Amino acid sequence: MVLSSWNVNSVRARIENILIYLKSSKPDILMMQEIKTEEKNFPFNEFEKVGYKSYVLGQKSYNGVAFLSKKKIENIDFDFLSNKPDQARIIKGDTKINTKTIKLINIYVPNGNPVETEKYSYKKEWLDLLIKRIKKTIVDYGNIIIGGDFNIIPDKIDVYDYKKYEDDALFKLEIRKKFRELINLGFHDIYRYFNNDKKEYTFWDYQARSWQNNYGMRIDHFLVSNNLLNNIKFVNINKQPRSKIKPSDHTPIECKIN
DNA sequence: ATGGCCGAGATCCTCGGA
Repeated sequence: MVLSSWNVNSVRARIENILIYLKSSKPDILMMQEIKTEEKNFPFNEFEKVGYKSYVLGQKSYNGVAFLSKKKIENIDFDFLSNKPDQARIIKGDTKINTKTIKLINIYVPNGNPVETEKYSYKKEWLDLLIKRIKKTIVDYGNIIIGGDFNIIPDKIDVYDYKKYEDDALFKLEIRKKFRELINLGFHDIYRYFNNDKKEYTFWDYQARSWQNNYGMRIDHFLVSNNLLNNIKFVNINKQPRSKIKPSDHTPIECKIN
């Protein structure tokens, strides 16, 4: 099964590019972030026509997450972080691989900039709550994959110039420690697990010719629970969608699970 | 020359993103 995660930066502005991506990469499940629309305006039909069911937690203008899936996703949960319902940033559901049930958690972590504002404290609260909920969940269910736009640069190697980001909400030590804390509950950052010292990115700003100069950062991740690690066959950052006309500023991360 | 973008939604600008 191929699982993919992509911050599309508006599902309606990106519809043509998303359809091209589905046709060429054929993921079984695509986790999308920043769909930037309410459910009533979500393009269900376009995805249905190419064989995907949609599961949508929408919001007007900002945020919003969704699953596209060839097969039905069971037990969809819009309320995993139950006291943060004002921002549509997380959706959870169950999929099956052979006999194993896997909990898929699709997240869009708050950006947190500028750091001297309540946006930064909101990011920390949101991450603390996520860690708390995952800690509880992993006791009962060992098979978890958390995918999405984490808005966290895990390490120096994961950004074109780390010195520029030391005081940034994406790279501050305090935030990277929370990423470690989450991983230490029993996960692996599977991109880094399979690519020990490779420098690849999932995001390039629209500004300053960042794509052309490869001024990027790796902020979209798959965290896979330890007992699923042997089921992961490959992980790949697919740069094609970022090279297209009218691209999202993010590009998909993909993995294969057997 | 050291800045250069993009999307949504309400107006021709503001906010948010990273």
